Amino acid sequence: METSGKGYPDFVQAIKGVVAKIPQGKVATYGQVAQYAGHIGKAREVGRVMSRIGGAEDLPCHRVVNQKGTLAPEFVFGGEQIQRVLLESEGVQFLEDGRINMSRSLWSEDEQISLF
DNA sequence: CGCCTGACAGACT
DNA sequence: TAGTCTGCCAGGC
Repeated sequence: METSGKGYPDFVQAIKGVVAKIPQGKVATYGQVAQYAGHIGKAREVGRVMSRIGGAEDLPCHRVVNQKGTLAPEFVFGGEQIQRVLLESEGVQFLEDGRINMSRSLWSEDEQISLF
């Protein structure tokens, strides 16, 4: 294997590429992003990359949520309420539970090709 | 160099 | 339906 760490940087770039192409009104889970990035099973690493950029990049991290339809604690990017406002502003539907309507707003890579 | 933590996910009870 | 445990992988101490 490559003595130098070449795989991880590529992994990070792949994730940023996937997240960056999530359309408005849609959300994707960490597992999906990891899968589309070509690294299935690394959902945690996706979240780790997000926390590392902290929104410094052009990545719509508020569109990346977990399978529960919720997002990380407020200290992540400014507050869970911020996420809701941003997503609702983009057309994402929310449930009374304060969670995202996954079945409705969950993004698919194929969808951004066929629809829209 | 080893242990613990973590923006997660999926399966089991 | 909800709560609990394990698996994965990298970073921090």
